[in-house]
Amino acid sequence: MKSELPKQYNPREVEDRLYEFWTEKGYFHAKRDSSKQTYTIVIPPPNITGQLHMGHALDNTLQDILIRFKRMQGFDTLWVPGTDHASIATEAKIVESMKEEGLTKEAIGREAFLERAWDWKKKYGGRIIEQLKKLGSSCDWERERFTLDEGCSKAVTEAFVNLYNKGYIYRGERIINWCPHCLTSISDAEVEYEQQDCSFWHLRYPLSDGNGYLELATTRPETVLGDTAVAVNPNDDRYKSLVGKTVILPLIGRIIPIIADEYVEMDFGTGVVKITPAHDPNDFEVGLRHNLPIESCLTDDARITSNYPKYAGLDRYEARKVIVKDLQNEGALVKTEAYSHNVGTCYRCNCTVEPKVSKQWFVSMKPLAAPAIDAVKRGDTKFIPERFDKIYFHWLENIRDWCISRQLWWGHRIPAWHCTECGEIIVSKTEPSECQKCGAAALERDPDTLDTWFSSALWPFSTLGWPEKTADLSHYYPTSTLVTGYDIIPFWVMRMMFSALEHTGEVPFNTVLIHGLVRDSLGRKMSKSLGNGIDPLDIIEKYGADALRFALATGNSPGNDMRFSDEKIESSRNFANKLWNACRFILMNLDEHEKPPHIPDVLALEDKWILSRYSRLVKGVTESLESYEPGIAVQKLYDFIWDEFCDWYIELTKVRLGTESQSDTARSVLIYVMSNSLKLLHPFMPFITEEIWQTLPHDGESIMVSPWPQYDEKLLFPQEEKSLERIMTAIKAIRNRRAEMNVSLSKKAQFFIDTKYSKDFEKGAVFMTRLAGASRVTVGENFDIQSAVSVITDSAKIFIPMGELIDIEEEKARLNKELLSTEKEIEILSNKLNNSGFISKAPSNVVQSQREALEKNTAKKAMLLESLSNL
RNA sequence: GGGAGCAUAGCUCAGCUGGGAGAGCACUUGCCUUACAAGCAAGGGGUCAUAGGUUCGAGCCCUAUUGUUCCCACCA
Repeated sequence: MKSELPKQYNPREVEDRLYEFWTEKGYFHAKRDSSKQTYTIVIPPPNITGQLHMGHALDNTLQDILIRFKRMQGFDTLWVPGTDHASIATEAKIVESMKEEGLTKEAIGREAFLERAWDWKKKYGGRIIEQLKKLGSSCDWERERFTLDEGCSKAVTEAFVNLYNKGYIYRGERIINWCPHCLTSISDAEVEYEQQDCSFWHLRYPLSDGNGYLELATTRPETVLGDTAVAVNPNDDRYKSLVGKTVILPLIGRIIPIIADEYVEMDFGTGVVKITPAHDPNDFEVGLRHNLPIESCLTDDARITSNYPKYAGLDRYEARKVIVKDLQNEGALVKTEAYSHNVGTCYRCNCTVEPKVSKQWFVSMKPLAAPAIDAVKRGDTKFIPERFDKIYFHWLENIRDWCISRQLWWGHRIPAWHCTECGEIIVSKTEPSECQKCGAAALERDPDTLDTWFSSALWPFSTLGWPEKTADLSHYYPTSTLVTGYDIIPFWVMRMMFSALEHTGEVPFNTVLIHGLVRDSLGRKMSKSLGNGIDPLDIIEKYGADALRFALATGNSPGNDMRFSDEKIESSRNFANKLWNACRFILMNLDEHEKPPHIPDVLALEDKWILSRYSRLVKGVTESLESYEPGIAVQKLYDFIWDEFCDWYIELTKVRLGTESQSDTARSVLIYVMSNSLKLLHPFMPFITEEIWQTLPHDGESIMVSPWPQYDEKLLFPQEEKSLERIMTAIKAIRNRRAEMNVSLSKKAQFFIDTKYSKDFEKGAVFMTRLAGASRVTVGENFDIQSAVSVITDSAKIFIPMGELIDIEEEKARLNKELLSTEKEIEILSNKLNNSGFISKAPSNVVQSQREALEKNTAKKAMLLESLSNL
């Protein structure tokens, strides 16, 4: 068998072909095998509007690593894929596209709008799914779900009605966050705060009795129109006497009271606050306490209402300018200061949110939060890293009621009907025919839809068939691991937790693996506005999906952000290429009837060494993956494959591959270690490992369904590991000497190795020719050689006569230098070993290793002295 | 105001339960040694932020300090 493979691995040639092969074979499909333990992951459903970005790439790479690992370990694995209808984002897209046609939502009506939305979904909703496939994700595509499909919608209705019947869902008039751009309410979690520069306008409101003014400061002068009181602190001596009196609202002339409330900070501003219950959450609370009227002055799109004809229709910011000017003209403006404060913005459109009093549906969170807190405290669900439970607890312990109604059409419509006769509200899984209170048939369905996150909260069980008692649900639920970023904990993780506990009585998953953000090479968040986003599809196209996955897994520890750079992806690509070439080397040496991977009966020293190192790798990689440390696992694989297997073992086999008698053994071990290492690497680099594995002799039809390598103590050869390490140390020392003396490896020289110190070199001598540039190796004792370079390690003394190249003085100096450092080492070690505290308290294996180190250095010192005296 | 993370080689970061400071990239030197120049060999470079403490022993544990990033709260 001769290798005709190209020198460089070309991922584009193999990836799509292999993905198709896996799909056709049905390897991704979970078969509900009751003889196996289950391992289930539900995908964080990407938005149908979304395009694959680095965050998705990381999230899905991690999930695929886990699922492929568990699948090979013999679990009945299920990875449920799907997408999220993303109510606000999608609706915005549809509205945008209609705008081009000169149409509006209202103009075409709800039904026609939804038809367009579904068309859009059919056309673009599958885009991100195709992108996930490019990445190699081994999801069970036969179980693909959509938050707005029939089953998930049924689950939403069921959940809503359950919560309503228990009294956990209510409708009420409250102050909520309103996005004037998306024209809908949003929840507290959907508001992002950002520091913004602004002005602080000092205004004065005249007292009604004509005795002067009250001065106050505001960042929102346009809401003067909605003021229904001014407030001072009850303990503020400056204003105590004024409480109960009234002031005249500038511009409007309305008489409003001066009230006292603890909410006012005495030492901030002037200690006087204008109260606008309709447009500020704190003021709203104050208004409730003091029974103040709610005077709204802004429309849904944040313009001044028609109640104020002079300003009517002005946008809030234009109104601000005009009103400040009018206040100034009226003499009500005292001064303007520069200021900076936090402004709430919509997490979808980035527009400044407007607090607004409005009738909405809410979920009472207190009773639902408690069991969710307990479940994590009990350890039923564990966060990795653990510290993220703090974020989780903090949110749940300080939670306010969840506003779940949205003034949108794309989403799950609230299953509530209003009786137009008596006003009764009927919540029902099916459409009621008449009012249960007054019997009238005049029922209108509530126009609002539910927060997208309401359906996502049910995702781990709605995708498995809940509320039906399906076979999938009983078999695969609760799921095993949820993989997501820390930024999603309050939106999603928390809500899945309380929803699952409420509706299924169980936690939705046992482990939450948290990862960080993928940042650019300068550590900045990737964003559209900065234009610093890296498109994973470009990376796949250029370097291959394996290289991308490998780069994302390497050096990434749970919960921490990572930077993505060209160097990282290049070094991953180079690693893939290294594998490829190792495979080419093996193939070149195979004959046509090579047997599948097996361990031959008779093994050479270096075979035992690599098998032993390989077994430790199996143990290490398995343990790292089981403890959710893919970053550590991948590092171990990289080091083993590159350093130990390629740089050493392959080089060592070249000695035997040229010979007739021993090449069989070498080939078998090469195949065995290579193909099993490929298995360990498969979860990280699925494509190239499959491609190579298929090329090598193998059992079975695909690496992805082959059994995960088992750690086998019988393959541990600690003595041989040590022996070969001694040989390697000697080879490195010789190379080092050659480099120092500027004698290249191609310049062969005769070696005399003194075996007095270690018998290992009787076997190791053969490697010296190829790896250290020996022309001939003589092993023996007590050589009497004049004028030779001596290379000394802790177990070997090697003479290399190099005639004219040797400078006795330099040689002496070098040996003396080495002697000095050896003596220093001996001193440190003996101090340690003479310390009774160390001897009595340190574990015996540590003491032992220090003793061995001392022995080695002592031997080395003896050799050095001997060589020096010979010179 | 509350909470969390990070600070290790020039750069980016590992370092898993405390036991002789690591990788990639960059840099220097020498190699086309027929698997791989996307490579091979050798090398330089770190008072592990600072100050204390615990310990026979600290990059790792504890306390404080400094710098930095993030989350939450929101004093108009």
